[in-house]
Amino acid sequence: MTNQKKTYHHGDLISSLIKAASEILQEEGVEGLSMRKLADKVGVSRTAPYHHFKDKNELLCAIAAAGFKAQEARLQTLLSSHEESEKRFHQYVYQYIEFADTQREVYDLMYGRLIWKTGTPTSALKDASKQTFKRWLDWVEQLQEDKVLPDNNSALRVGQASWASLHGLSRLLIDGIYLDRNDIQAMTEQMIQTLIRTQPASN
Amino acid sequence: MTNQKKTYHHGDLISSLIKAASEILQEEGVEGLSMRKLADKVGVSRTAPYHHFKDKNELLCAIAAAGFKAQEARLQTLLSSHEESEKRFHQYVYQYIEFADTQREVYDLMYGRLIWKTGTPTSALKDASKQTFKRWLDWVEQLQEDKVLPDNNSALRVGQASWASLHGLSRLLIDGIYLDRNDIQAMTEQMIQTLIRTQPASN
DNA sequence: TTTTTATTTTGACACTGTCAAGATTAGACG
DNA sequence: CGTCTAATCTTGACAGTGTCAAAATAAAAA
Repeated sequence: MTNQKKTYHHGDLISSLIKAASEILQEEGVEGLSMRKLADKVGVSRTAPYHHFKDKNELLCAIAAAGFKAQEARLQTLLSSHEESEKRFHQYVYQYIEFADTQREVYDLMYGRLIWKTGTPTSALKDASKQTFKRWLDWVEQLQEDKVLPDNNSALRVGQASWASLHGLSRLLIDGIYLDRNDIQAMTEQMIQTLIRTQPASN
Repeated sequence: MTNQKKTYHHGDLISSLIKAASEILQEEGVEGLSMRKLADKVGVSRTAPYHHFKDKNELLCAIAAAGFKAQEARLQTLLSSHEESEKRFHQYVYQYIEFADTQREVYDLMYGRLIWKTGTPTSALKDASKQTFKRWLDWVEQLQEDKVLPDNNSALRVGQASWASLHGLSRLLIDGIYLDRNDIQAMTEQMIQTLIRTQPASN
């Protein structure tokens, strides 16, 4: 108990838990996030969280789902700007990488094996991720019409492939394989060149 | 002790450990690989492995390093074929994805956060990964000369960016985000189209 | 054969997720 | 107001983890 008004009944543990968990996550990474430490931080006994989240897995899913909501909101904000289409795409790529960079641990939960492979994604999480991806695909379709992204294939394929590329870049950054900021920046720029339909000086 | 001739001195624990660890890895994933279970499988006491590997981390690094060697050997084999340059690149991409797919857990160790971020990569591992990457870059240079990969940027940048793309695809497959084989296949094909210099029907 | 060195083991510690059973309290109903 | 019920939280316990220190064993060197 790291000090807290002891009232037996906490009030709203659920949101307190998510908040505290997010903090630990940001500061110490997912390795530093244990249910016991979390409970202690909130000022509650070890097993109290288990009455609000069936599992540690479920807690993580909740955080990840919130991450998808945040990511989607960011996209919507960008889409409501009156920028040129290609420039917006440019901005999106940087925004995507920046999100992954600043919210590393959340990003890892959203797209990492811990939940999707080792654990079991909540149906709420699945829905959130699907919706975010759908919003992306809708935009890809438009980007194809605007001749920004290639239209040699369906929006789904182009959307999948280009997203996979962004994801790969994000992972290299997140997982500590590329730590050099300059490299990431230059790699991002190069990737944009590759993704965008208009190739510079072909032939 | 899962049965084994008990001779107190094992003979060559080191390689036995790596072999057994690789098996557990393939069958149960890294989550199922504990030092104690490993020791038991080899027929030795809990802490015996610690006289050959300082850490669990070091054990994992050894496996990862072997993975890099294997990956590099595969590349060399491919490069010794007398195929057309573009076709070889095509083959490489499929080979890369296939490697990640069939050796999921090893791939995850090689490029995952467990070692590179959470843990600390052995200098031997660092060397192995650097060398593998260098071999890739050398080939990229040649691919640029052959007009297969774009030459709008240095071999380093083009190599980094295109590798990041492949990595992203691999991760989606490995981490259980895309389970559908057909999707991966089609995504791979689309990605190749994007990576390769000659854009189909531009303008 | 004795001594040194290389291996391996037993004991211990602090930590993890989570289950079962009991304690405490808030809110609903009279 | 008092009583009952349902929600909420706690204590105890178990099996599992990585890894350190000290003791036991065996092989190699003298």
